[in-house]
Amino acid sequence: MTGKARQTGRRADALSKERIVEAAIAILDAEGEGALTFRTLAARLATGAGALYWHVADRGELMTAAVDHVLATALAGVGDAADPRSAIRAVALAVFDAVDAHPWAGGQLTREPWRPGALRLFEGIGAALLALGVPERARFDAWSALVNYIVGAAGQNAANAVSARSRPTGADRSAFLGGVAERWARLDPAEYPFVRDLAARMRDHDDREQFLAGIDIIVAGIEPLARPQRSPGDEVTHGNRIWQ
Amino acid sequence: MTGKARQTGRRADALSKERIVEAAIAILDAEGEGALTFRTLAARLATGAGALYWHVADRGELMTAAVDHVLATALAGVGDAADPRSAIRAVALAVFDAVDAHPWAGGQLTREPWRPGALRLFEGIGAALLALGVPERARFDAWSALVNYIVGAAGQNAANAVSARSRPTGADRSAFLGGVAERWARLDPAEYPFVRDLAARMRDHDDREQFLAGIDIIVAGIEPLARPQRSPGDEVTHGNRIWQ
DNA sequence: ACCTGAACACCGTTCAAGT
DNA sequence: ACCTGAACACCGTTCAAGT
Repeated sequence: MTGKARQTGRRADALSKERIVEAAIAILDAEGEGALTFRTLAARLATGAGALYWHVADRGELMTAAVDHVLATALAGVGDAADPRSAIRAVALAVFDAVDAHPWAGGQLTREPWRPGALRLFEGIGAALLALGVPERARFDAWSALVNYIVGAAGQNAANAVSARSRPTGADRSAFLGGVAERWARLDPAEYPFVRDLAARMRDHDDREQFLAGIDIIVAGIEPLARPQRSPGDEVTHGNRIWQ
Repeated sequence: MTGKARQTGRRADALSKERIVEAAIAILDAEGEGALTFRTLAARLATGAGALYWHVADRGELMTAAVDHVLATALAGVGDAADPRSAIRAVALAVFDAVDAHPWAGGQLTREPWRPGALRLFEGIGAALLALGVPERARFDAWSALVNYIVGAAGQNAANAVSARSRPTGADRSAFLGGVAERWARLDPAEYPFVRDLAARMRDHDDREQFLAGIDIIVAGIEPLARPQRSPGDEVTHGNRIWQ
């Protein structure tokens, strides 16, 4: 159907990098990173393992392409926000939810920082900081703090799911975190008083809300660096600006 | 020399989990994660591959033990700080520098959150937040934001080094970041205006200082949540507290 | 141009056999 | 109790041969 397909006279079910990446994502989601091999992937696509190498250079390219597909798709769904703070939260949540759904992607979201997915993340946060009125000198640091937190926290969260089992489900992650809380609860209070207290809080906490709370803390830390800024037709009242 | 060695009559150069982990770290540092195999490790220790399995369960345990050794050692070197903000910075920098020296550890610092290294990181940050006067309700979120940032940002930084080459040196990382900046500079300014600007700033920025700037931003975001708190004999004047 | 599938050079891990 | 090293069941990747 595409120009290229017509041009080369390719059958609709012919191999292509897109089809290979999509099949890889299906395997990664269903059975985890360990289950993705060129043999299982080739079997799923009803071809030989070597055929895949005509379309992708190696396993690394397959993985980075899969990661980018997930990230770019998630960020393409982020609509325009009313104000910069909402924009930051929307981008952050899109990344968090994408990694939550595809934990294997968590560790390598920005391994190739020139891919569309990474670029959209970077640009989305940067544009919001511009709109927030963060002056040039502070903007790079603020941007880096937000992006590192978003990517890092989303990745940590995914790692908990992956640690639970190679086939990550919600139940497995709760079980993993429950086990962590149990170990923490048995620590010597003299040596680790804080972590011991943490154990109790682990039970009833929501990862996603805690992730958002972190975003809010960082944005609160950035705001004093910003100049008040008002875009045309912006009626939103910014209640509690720290710099008044 | 140790009680256990005397007890079992072990020779000084006999295998032990400690010796195996140290040899693994040496290989990981020198040649990267890809170079660590049970065969190369066994050869280095002048034994058979199977012998290692008497002391470690599998490759996963070997890696997590190596990661913990690096993290715990780094944090053991952190001295007492004059005030909570310095304590947070000291812990954060210790992690950053450790991961900088051992990039292979970056992605899995908290994969086993009950190991001594992770516990000392968690407790160090938590204790500082207590000293800072962050009330219980906000403490968990503040702690999570800081820990996620520290682990995430240090890991991202390490990933840049690993991406450069399996054998990471400072030169390789600069080269990698230089290549990223070049790609960014060629982006369409209409689509990615912010990232394009970023490219110019990449040249002369210091990863370590930017990491610390992020810590300062997060701490600034936490401070409004805290109650002023004064430890006995604390003469430090806290200049610019936002909550005044 | 694209696909096939056997072959190569590896891995992690196991285990009977040794000391 | 601890070590040896061959063997097993895999991998990613290559490549001559096909269409």
